[in-house]
Amino acid sequence: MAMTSSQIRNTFLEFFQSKHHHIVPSAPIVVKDDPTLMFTNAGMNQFKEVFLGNMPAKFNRIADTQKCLRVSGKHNDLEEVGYDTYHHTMFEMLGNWSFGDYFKQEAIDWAWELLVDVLRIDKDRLYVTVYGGDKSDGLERDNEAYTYWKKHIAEDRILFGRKKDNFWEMGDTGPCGPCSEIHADIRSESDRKAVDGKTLVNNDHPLVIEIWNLVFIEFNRLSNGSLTKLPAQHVDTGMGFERLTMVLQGKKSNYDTDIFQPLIQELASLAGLTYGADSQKDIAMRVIADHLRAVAFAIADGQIPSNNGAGYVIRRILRRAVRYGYTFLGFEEPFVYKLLSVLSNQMGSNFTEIVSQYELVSKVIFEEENSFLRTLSHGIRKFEQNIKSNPDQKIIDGNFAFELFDTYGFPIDLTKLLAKEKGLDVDLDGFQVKLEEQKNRSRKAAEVAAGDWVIVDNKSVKTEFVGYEASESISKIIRYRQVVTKKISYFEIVLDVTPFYAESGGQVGDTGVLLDGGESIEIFNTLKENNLIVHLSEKIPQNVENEFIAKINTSRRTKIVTNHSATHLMHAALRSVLGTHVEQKGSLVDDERLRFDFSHFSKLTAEEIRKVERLVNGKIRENISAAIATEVPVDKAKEMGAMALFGEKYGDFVRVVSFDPTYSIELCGGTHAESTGQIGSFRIISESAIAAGVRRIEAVTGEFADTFIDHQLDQLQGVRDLIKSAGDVVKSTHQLIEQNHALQKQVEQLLNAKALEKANALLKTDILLGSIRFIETVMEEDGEFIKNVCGNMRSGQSNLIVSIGGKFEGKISLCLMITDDLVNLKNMDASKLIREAAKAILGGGGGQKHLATAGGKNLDGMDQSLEIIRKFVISCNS
RNA sequence: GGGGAAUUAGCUCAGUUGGCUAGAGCGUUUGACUGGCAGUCAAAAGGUCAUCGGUUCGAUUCCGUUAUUCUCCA
Repeated sequence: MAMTSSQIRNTFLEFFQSKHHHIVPSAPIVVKDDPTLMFTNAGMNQFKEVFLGNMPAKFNRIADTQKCLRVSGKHNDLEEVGYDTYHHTMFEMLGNWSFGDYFKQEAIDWAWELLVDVLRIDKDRLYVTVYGGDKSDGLERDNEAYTYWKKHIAEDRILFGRKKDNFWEMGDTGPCGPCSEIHADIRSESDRKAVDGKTLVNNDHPLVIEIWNLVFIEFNRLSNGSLTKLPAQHVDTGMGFERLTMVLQGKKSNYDTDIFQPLIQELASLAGLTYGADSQKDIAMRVIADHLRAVAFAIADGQIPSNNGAGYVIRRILRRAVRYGYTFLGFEEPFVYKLLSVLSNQMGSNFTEIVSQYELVSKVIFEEENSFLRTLSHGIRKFEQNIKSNPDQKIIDGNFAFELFDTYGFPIDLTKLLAKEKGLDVDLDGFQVKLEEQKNRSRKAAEVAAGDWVIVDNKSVKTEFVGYEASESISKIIRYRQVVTKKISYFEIVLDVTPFYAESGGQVGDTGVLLDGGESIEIFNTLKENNLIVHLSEKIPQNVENEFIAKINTSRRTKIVTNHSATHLMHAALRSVLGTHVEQKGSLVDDERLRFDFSHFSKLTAEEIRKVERLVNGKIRENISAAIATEVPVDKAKEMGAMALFGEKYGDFVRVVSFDPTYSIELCGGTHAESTGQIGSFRIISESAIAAGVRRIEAVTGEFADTFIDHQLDQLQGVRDLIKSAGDVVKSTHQLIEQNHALQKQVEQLLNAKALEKANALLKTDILLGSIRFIETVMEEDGEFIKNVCGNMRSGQSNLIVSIGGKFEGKISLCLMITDDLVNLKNMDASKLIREAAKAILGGGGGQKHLATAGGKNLDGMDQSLEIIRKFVISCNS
């Protein structure tokens, strides 16, 4: 009996626990505070700061399983997922780490012990690779690792690999080092006899696969490409959980393991199909099973689908799933969300967020599916219109295919499919050309070039933040670098001590100055980058080695602080008014306002908004002092009832901010007012939806709240003055609108009646010009009215031409009506004729053949215009 | 952050060299048929053509502004 996936996961963790590793929870799959990364894409992400030397390690030995998401990159492309047996968007990475503790020997010994002795993988099916060295880097092959491997495995199963496979780098610059991979050959006996497994290692064979990568971090790569030795050596390993499970469960595909099968089976039954019967449908089911996992975990960690950034990636993944379901499995209604219960049952015990966020995740997926199905039907309609208006085309224009894709979100492969059904081709080259153009445009707009850090003082590694208490400090520059984007060029400066708060947790970064004697350098923003506080300025001080006074803009900070505290009060108020399902999904606090996104499933009523405002303003008047506790163990903080956020990464010690521990208590690193009275007052200025199940509130405090109220009252007073009502303004305004509406109708009706009456009267004045009945008149009316009169004389009449001139407010208008029979039989054209006539009034005109209007400003020309028409009618008789 | 589009009745949408008194389907209301429901037929109500400005004799239509939404790329 093979182990279940969850037993395998536990075995891994228990094994490393027995080797004195500290087991930590998975970091959120959505990355915050790192501009270079949207999602956690490897197990080491949450330790990046340690490797970079920005933060000391809390433990020397750590192991965990990490939720990861990959949609693009050298090893993966979203469009490939589902077609083979082993590519995924979301996967788990099992890993063990040493931070300056054990190195190659233990890492290798334990990896072998776990795989062979504990998990009992047949060692005849294992191969290992070792770094073979590289001349351009001046590195020899990794003989050390080779020596340790020789103890466990036959020498002919140890392969030397190139830089591409066996030298790991975090990025273009930064920590790196050689690595050793363990590969497993799970082919059948006969296949193994026919072809030697070692020739297939690292050759993209689906059954000879890398399962574990042991990275030995010992160098740092500089931006000039050279390597320097790191002061301490680290181990960073990653083992693909899904692959390991496949090997241990004796399957040939990750999708056949008990990680994916429950999802696939549920999907098959929803679709009324059998998995394994049709390869195209199987692909679709794999795609959907994989993508559901990715989307569900991302949403549970707080990432709502949206139209840019990380949210856009999630949207694309979900839409790909819907697309496959729609095209290959016949789903025309939302279906992906129905699989969530299976996933929750499967993974909920290890990843509790999927259970606690269940309702939100389900709702968001459902709505997103719905909106995409709408997009699809738009696209199909657009496509059919194109086919209709180009009946002769053999090839769908690439520009049109791109327009469908770019503007209407209609996937290119669906365009291909629809075209095929009609026996048409699609100009894919033309499509690609347009797509490339767009990519280049975007890339150009987003280019950022960061220079190397210039180290000024390497004594201190980490910045000391003193901004909770102080607004200025005596500081030295540790390091700085220049960053060039398309629009601006600026410097990033790191200080040893700083009062500047770096943007995080929704609170914006501080602004201020660096002072050195007479020199003042303006800091326009402060950001956090890999846990480093980075001050942004357009200039760099002349003497970077001097001591500076670092001083924040305190009046701005005060406003930020009160808004942040108000956010906490409002968060608690929302939970009290709406219920405890309210959870923060996003927050922005600056000096002008606060914005707060939270889970809630319906629009707030006016009463609810008023209740929240009253509650918050009440707490402001109570003038509650802020109680801030630092270095609180995270478990204790949660015991105290502090609100923690899903998808937020917390250390072992946290900062707890409370305003009356029975009212508001939150884990928060931000800056706060000393007491709630400083907030002054609080007003909600808008409430809206930003996604299914997520609402957004914007609010103002202090003087901004006063201004807001003043403005509202001024407007109200303005309306009162206008309608001269001291009583119920809403009622009187409503009445006014109703009245206006009724009057409008009445005027319209009266004008119509008047026009009809005029028309009837005029009809009696017809004269015969030759054989044609002709009416000509002049009236003091505007163009709209005389047109109406003419229109009324058309129906039921024959052999009639009406010519009316109108004078109104210094403008001349003409209208000419020719009955349908004359138009048809004598080929008359009122539009052409009136254009001729309008020349006399220095204007233009036109219309249809039977009714045309013209206008001009030459009052003296009207008679002449009418004469032209009259003469034309006479000429028709001859 | 950079492009492309959309906004017309309660809802889903038509509306081309600028010019019919701006339409359809569904929904709503009323009436007829039926013992009632469902249904069928007939009729009616319902529009600032998102907003503000420009061009024009005339703008739902062309140009620009603002707002909102969709969408692709990064």
